[in-house]
Amino acid sequence: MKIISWNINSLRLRLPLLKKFIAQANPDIVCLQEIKVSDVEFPLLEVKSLGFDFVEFFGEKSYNGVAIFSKFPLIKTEKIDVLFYGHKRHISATLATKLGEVDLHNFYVPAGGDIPDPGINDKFDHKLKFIDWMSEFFAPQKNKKIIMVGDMNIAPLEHDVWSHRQLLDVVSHTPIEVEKMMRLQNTLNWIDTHRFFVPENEKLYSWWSYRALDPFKSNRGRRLDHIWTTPNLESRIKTAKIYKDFRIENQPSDHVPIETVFDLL
DNA sequence: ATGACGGATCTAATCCGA
Repeated sequence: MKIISWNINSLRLRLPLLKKFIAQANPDIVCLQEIKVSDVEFPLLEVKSLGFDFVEFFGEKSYNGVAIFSKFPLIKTEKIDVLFYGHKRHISATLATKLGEVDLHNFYVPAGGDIPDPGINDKFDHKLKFIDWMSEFFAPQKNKKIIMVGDMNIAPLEHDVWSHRQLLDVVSHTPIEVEKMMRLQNTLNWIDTHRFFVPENEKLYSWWSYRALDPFKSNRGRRLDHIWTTPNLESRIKTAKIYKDFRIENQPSDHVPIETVFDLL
């Protein structure tokens, strides 16, 4: 079962690139963030024509918004307004696999604004509270099989950013965020499926700023997108991949699709 | 050299991203 997570930064604008990606990667499940479209304007027919019979979305106008496209039935769908900010940042579904039920959660964690001080920056405060909420949410779910994907907007490891030293004060890599993300990881002993294959001393990115003229020349990337799984699925993790080339397509998202394949079918 | 960009919106200046 091939699962994709992609912050697509406008689903409607990126439909042609999504189509190209689907043709190349042939995923079973696609989890998107920042679809930036209200539910009434969601391009359902176009998405279904890409081969996904099961489509769930939780959108809003202009900002945020998440979706799950699947070739297999999505049961027990849930959409949570985390901490009641009115933002559409979570959607989940249960999959019926050969190992029984697997819960799939798709998150778009708040970016957090510029100033890494929750006392003066409400967006950073929101981000920290959001990660804490996730820890409280997952901590009681000890015996479940869970896959969690999304744009976490945190690059936790030294080599998840182009310069650990220069980014210590930059939102996405500050110690307080990383500490909260590690606490979340410890709640269920989540496995980071990309670092499962790539050693921690090797650079790994899923996002490059739009501001660089040539993103790969300066290569100031960050690994903000993640696919985690609970340890009871460890033996089912087959491969993990980052579609770096999609950063230099025409009209790219600033994030590229990331993929993990699980032996669940 | 973290902004030199890019997307959405009551089309033009503003909010937002990270």
